[in-house]
Amino acid sequence: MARLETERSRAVEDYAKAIHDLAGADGDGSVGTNSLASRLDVTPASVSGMVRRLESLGLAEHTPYRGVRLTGEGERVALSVIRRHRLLETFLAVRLGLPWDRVHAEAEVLEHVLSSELESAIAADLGDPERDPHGAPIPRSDGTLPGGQLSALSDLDDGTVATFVRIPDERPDMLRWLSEREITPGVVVTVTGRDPFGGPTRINVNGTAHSLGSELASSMGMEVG
Amino acid sequence: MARLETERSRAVEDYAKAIHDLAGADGDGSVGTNSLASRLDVTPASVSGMVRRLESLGLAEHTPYRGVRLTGEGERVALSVIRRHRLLETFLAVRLGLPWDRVHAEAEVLEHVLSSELESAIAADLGDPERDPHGAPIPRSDGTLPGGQLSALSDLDDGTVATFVRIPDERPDMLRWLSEREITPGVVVTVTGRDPFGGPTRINVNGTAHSLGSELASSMGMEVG
DNA sequence: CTCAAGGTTTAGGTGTGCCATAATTTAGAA
DNA sequence: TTCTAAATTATGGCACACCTAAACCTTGAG
Repeated sequence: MARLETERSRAVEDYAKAIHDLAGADGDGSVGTNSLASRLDVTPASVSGMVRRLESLGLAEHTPYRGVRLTGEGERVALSVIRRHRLLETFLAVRLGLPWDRVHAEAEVLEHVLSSELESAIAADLGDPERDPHGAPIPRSDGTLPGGQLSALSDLDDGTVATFVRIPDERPDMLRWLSEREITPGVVVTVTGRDPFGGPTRINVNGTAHSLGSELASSMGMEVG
Repeated sequence: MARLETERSRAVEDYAKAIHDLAGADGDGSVGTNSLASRLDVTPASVSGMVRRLESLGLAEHTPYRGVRLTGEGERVALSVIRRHRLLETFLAVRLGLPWDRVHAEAEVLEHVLSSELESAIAADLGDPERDPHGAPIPRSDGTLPGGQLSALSDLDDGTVATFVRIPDERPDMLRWLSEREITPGVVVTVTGRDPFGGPTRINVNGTAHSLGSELASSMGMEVG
């Protein structure tokens, strides 16, 4: 009678989120123990243990030596945590004016504590936003993701007009550099020229010309409309 | 080398808060194990254990068989938790429109997780309020309490005019009942009659007469001016 | 096809946090 | 002084989340 199912603890949610993220990077949804371990900064042995727990909760399926993948339920949990995280980030930045580099750490804690009532209240207060200030999509409560395919700015042809949507939130430096030049998610950009061989991409934003290095240009997610 | 001091956990904060509250009710600041136990809904034995922990953290002093009292540091912790709690209640009610009787439960969780940056941001956003929506005073960050002495409505003499300031936030039922009748913190009340032996208190609010049971009347904090 | 390298899993154990029951001690009133 | 209610210790349990060490698979180079 050893019902060991326990609860959806903080760590469980973090594991689900990590598996979801790493699975997105790979082709299929399978994640190795070691990648999880280094991502979460624990030993592979610990991951084995926790993964068994996720399995017993019905959140993941694990083929030994082959990897973990989230079940439908697990995916739902991961998306729900991500939703709370991004809603919180948006709320803290927009409504409370917290600096962007603080916001991530706060959200990392609060995401595990936020009740669904509060989640809805925050979403409603923000007008059910589709993206956080980095342009990252906020999963809807039904589990669907907003927005279509994005292209890297560096892949766009000369003359293309596109909307700047997203920059990875691991790169606050890029975000800062861009926002100093008033290039923020939402602005419309015209590609005015590209140099080959890793050269800069030239763009026009609100009548101002800019030249963006290849690393930056390939990190910028654009929506071509 | 068994440094057992550990950390300021959720339970530690809750104990500090409970001791503070119960100490306020008594004359001196000393609280018995049993009152704490029933307040926190644990056994007296568990209280003994936790109290030892508070002591080792320097938050309380304990004279066996005599009771616990908070140290200065313990008082500081309690007030800080209460400050976070009441700021959160205010924020949730005022900024997110959560119903009055909901905010207490939410705040009870969030108070243990709120960082001091977020606390300040919330306080600033609300304009450093002195009282929460229940009328309870919000401790300032320096540990002082705003506002003066309140009297229970049930203690006021017939004919007294007073401002309704406060209702305990553990009683959402009372709060709902009162707000349905538009008796909310801030309104001016005239005592029009009192029955002895636990009978009702009759009052007049904005020209409407009400009769309040003794339990309710003794929970309502009034400012006589 | 073999075998070592390296990823993966078990086994066993640590430390924290919080609480319970049962037995004992103490204070204070009769 | 005796007794009782309150408080305390002693002991133990359970959940969580890790770790190290050692055994264990799998794969791919040769």
